[in-house]
Amino acid sequence: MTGRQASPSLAGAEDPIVFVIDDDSSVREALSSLFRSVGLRVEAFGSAHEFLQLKLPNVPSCLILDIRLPRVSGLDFQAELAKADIHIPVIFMTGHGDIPMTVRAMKAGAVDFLTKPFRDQDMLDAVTAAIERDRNSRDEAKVLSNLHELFATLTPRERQVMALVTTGLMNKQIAAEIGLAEITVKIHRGHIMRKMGAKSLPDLVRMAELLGIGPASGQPQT
Amino acid sequence: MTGRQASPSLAGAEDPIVFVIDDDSSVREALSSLFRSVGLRVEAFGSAHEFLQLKLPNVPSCLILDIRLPRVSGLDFQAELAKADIHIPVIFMTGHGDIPMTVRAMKAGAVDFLTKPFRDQDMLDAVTAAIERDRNSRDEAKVLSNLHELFATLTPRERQVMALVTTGLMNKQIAAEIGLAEITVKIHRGHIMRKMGAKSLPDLVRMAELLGIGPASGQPQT
DNA sequence: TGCGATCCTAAACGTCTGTATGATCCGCTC
DNA sequence: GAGCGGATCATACAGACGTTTAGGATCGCA
Repeated sequence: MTGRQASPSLAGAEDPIVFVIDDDSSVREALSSLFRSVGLRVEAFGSAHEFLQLKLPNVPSCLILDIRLPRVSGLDFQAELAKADIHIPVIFMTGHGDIPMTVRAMKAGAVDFLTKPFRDQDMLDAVTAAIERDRNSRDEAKVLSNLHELFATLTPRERQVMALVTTGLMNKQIAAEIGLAEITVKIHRGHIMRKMGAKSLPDLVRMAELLGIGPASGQPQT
Repeated sequence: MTGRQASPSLAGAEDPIVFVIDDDSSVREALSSLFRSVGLRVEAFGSAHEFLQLKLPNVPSCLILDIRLPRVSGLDFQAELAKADIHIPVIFMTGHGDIPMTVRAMKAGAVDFLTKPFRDQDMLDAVTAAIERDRNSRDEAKVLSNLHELFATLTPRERQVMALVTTGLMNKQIAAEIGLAEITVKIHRGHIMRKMGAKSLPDLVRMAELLGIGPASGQPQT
């Protein structure tokens, strides 16, 4: 039970959140104070483990990590997150980091890498950029997820036909390709358009592009 | 030395090239030797200015920069290249760089940032990655350039119709939209397909996507 | 065993597309 | 002024598309 309920009046679930992981409580407090002063929600943790206990809310957010965490290093934790398919923009801070560390972090997609002591404004700028990046990737992910949801309602046959349709083949060619009557392809095609919510063929083509549907990288068919 | 013609038999213009800029001739020679030992073409320069005199060949390549160049810093030079629309993967090396420099370089798209002394293998790995990245972006650029060439042969009216067609509108809707007879739209449409070399509507739609063509609501660029 | 989902097909009809053929008009260039 | 590319439109026709109506077949599951 997370007994936190700061603003009961507002839904609040749409506001960005900044997560902070640092074993130094004074750092946590300083950062929390900084972010709250600009109206950002903050959740601070003393270790990576504590952070992982949390169920991440579906709002734009970012993670501020000290390179030197209690058990695992910040870099390793960043890699862990990626492996666990947890995508959140990371901002590193360090008191005594080196260049190879920095390179590794940035290559792994870190938004920024700040050296202590840093200026408050630099941190805020980094957080703003990170939140914005997360907002965009969440938007994209949502669109994609909706598409996948629709695509999941297609039967195997319909998916197969969709791939061929969006390739540009005519109904009769598709029919010949998979050994059906042309009329049957038309029926499937109609179902596909309705289920996917496509208002036109170009619409469907763009959906297929986003879904990564092609003749080669499609679904293995029976 | 422009008199280089190592392999007269082969065209050679397809081989990747590594450009090196360092004011220390011993570094230039060491790197040149290293890269040649693995079969890479190398061109070394003592200053950024010299490098800019060169007309860059259209082959996969990358640029190795010392952060501390004679006049401008490596970072500034990287920014200059971007501003001059010269896109080439950059690998930095430095004897005494700091973290902010590293962050700036990586944010600006550097492939790697090596601290001297570095292991030969690390440099070779970075160069391999950089060349590969450049190869990919050149491939994409070529496809896009070919498309733009085709698109340039369209008349203004045809471009307008193409935008509407790929949006998913029917001929009669397009006709109403721009005040034409449906038959005229069909004619334009036929010309578009022929000029663009599209074998099907999905084909044309994908071209339009790459070209960033939409009804003023295309892809946000830059 | 019956129901529903999936898959297949046919006939029919209306709409949309694509491509001719032929023609007029405009603006520009040689 | 003749020629040319661009744009426009009409008529006509063949082919492609999409939907409806009306079946029949298989399979898994309640």
